[in-house]
Amino acid sequence: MRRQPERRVRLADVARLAGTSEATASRALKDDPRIGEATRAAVRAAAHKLGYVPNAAARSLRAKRTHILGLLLDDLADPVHGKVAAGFEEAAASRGYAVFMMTGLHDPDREQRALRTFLEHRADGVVLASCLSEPSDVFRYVAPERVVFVQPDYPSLADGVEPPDHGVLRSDDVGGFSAAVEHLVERGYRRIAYVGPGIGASDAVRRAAAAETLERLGFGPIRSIDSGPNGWRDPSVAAEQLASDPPDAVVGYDDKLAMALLDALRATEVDVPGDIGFMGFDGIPAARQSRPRLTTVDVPSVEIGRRAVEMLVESTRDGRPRPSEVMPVRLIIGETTPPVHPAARARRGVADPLATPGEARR
Amino acid sequence: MRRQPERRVRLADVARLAGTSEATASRALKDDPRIGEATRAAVRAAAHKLGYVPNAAARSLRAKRTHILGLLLDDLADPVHGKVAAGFEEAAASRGYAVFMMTGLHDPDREQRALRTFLEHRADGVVLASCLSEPSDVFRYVAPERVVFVQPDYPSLADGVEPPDHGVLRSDDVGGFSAAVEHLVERGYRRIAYVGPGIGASDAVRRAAAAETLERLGFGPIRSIDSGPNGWRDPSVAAEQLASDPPDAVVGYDDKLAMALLDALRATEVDVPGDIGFMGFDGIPAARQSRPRLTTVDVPSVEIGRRAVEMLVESTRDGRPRPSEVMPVRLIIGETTPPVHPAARARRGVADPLATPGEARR
DNA sequence: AGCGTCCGCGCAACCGATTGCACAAGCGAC
DNA sequence: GTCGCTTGTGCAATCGGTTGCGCGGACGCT
Repeated sequence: MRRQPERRVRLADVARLAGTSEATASRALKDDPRIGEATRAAVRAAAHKLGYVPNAAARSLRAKRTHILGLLLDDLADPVHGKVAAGFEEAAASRGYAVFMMTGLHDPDREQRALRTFLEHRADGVVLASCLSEPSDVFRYVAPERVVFVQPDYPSLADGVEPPDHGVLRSDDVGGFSAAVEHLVERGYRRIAYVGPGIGASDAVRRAAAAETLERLGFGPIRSIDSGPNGWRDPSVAAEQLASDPPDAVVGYDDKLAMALLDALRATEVDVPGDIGFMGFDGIPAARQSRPRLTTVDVPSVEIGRRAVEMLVESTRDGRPRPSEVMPVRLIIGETTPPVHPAARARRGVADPLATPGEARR
Repeated sequence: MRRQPERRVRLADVARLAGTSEATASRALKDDPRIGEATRAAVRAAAHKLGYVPNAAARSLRAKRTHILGLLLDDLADPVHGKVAAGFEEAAASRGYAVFMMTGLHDPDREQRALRTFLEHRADGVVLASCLSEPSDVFRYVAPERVVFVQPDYPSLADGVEPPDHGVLRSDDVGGFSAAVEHLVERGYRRIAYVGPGIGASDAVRRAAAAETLERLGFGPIRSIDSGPNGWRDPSVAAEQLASDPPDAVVGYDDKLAMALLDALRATEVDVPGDIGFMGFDGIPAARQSRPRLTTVDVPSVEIGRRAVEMLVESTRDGRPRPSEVMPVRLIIGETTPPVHPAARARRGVADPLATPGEARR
């Protein structure tokens, strides 16, 4: 077998062996129709024989296109982000794009560095998932049609500033939390608590959606509990609040937090779902595998990753950003939200203002 | 705020604004000591004012170093791979490397394409995780010091061909499965079954390690059950075998398979851990969160990802591949392997050839 | 035979940064 | 005033492909 060549094979080497000019060799390898069949074959043979591998840096230097996409996300070890990454990579690879993946870990500095790396490598497009960077800052360095924000979480969102109507891709959190609360109410839960980190735009949106829905159904106001920014690692404070004064049901910011809370509650007297109904959000595998199976709202993360690539590729093609999109979510009924028996409801001493069955489930 | 420039800012633009030559500007930006303080400041100011972002392609074309690493793994959505990826990215980023991540999905063609992509972009180093590609094939295109194999799974491994003694990084599967079987025996389990996909080098290694250990402890031969190549998705066949003729305990190929089996067994009469003890391998979060908590062997996946970067960076520095390494694993005792009461053991009608307490646990 | 076409191919400029080498200016020593 | 040295800069080649433009020859038509 051929040995590792001492010096990288260049196009010039291929051309020499094939007996053509570099220009012709270059065209032959990319199936330019102007090149004759015989020549093309000769070049191909030479390239194969020499083990020629074109140099992407040289190519893109001239071509002004790199076929590189950048994906910035929080944490590759997180199941949700992992699914986004998987869908993204899959879609990108099938279109011939290579993907730089970098993690931001909720650190603005790291995000900046990652963005900088993408820019230095002249990525054709960049996806910012769960990022803290404001669009206005990002657009200072990158053309709008080259960016897609996935599940953006930058501060001004929480202040109610509308996200740009182009280049944003997110899940239907409002619809999802609405459906979650509707589901709980429909199943007979009344006093509902929302538990979230108490920080970040996503939390604000989800909390508001849950609150408004409960309000609309006539059982507001919602009880709102902060687990703190690292409630995922240490949910004990929130769990204690739940244990000392249990609501009928809890809807958690996401599955990870819900699972952590469930875990913490196991050390208490409180039984799930006996005493409290429980819901999460995201549809991570662990939610399906835990006992009891967590009722949750499935977010099509893989699909989101895929779609992000499509939006990016399309918008860089015609230089015009794609309209923002909202991905539909889906209620997944597990074992943590069984219907509450009327007797139990009565025992909890809550009057039921719903004369007729509640809103239709989505 | 400055608008997106129509035309990318080049070094020449910076030089012009700073009133120097490109050469001086280039050196000023990289803190070449030969450049005077005043000049350096002027260049810096100009670069900042213009929003200059150096072009990595141009740089690496000349410098013959890209500061890019390639990571090929099976599936980003898989928790184990996700952790490897996270550790890898983290370590790479902290050393100033950008990372191309591509998934192979157990498809040799995709692996080839990914490798090709890395080569075209002239990645400084490449990590192949769980790859099917034979080292001999890979070395045909890449210098050995630029490759690290992580948890290799290529076919010839299963045939007993020794992996190269350089550039391989893997977990101590032999030690891990040994420890697993020792743990089971120590806890009183005797008739032990190994369930694995029945395909792939890793499976062969793990199966053999479990079998040999049980043999050594005097309770062989091990019962070996194939769940098939897609036993993860459909573990029903293997689960039926377990249900119809339950062993004392099962040690699974990995946590994912063990969890799937547990799930399938819930539909049967068999109770875990009442009737069967159960072990997995990997230490994925879901194993910790499931009820009962799965006893498993923790593999330091994040650390493996990190270490892979270190090996790569070191070996590309001096051009000599690093010796292979084996990462230690750690037994994590959950709730699926409670000590078996002597009476129960007797009921199962198995004589205990162990006069004295078993081997020391690792 | 003369002329116009079309096909296949090569010349050379170019993409943007790095770097070996040379050169200019400043300054003290003789 | 010239030599020698240090310090700070610039010239131009280079990395490896891509591509606009032009040229030569084969072929068909009159």
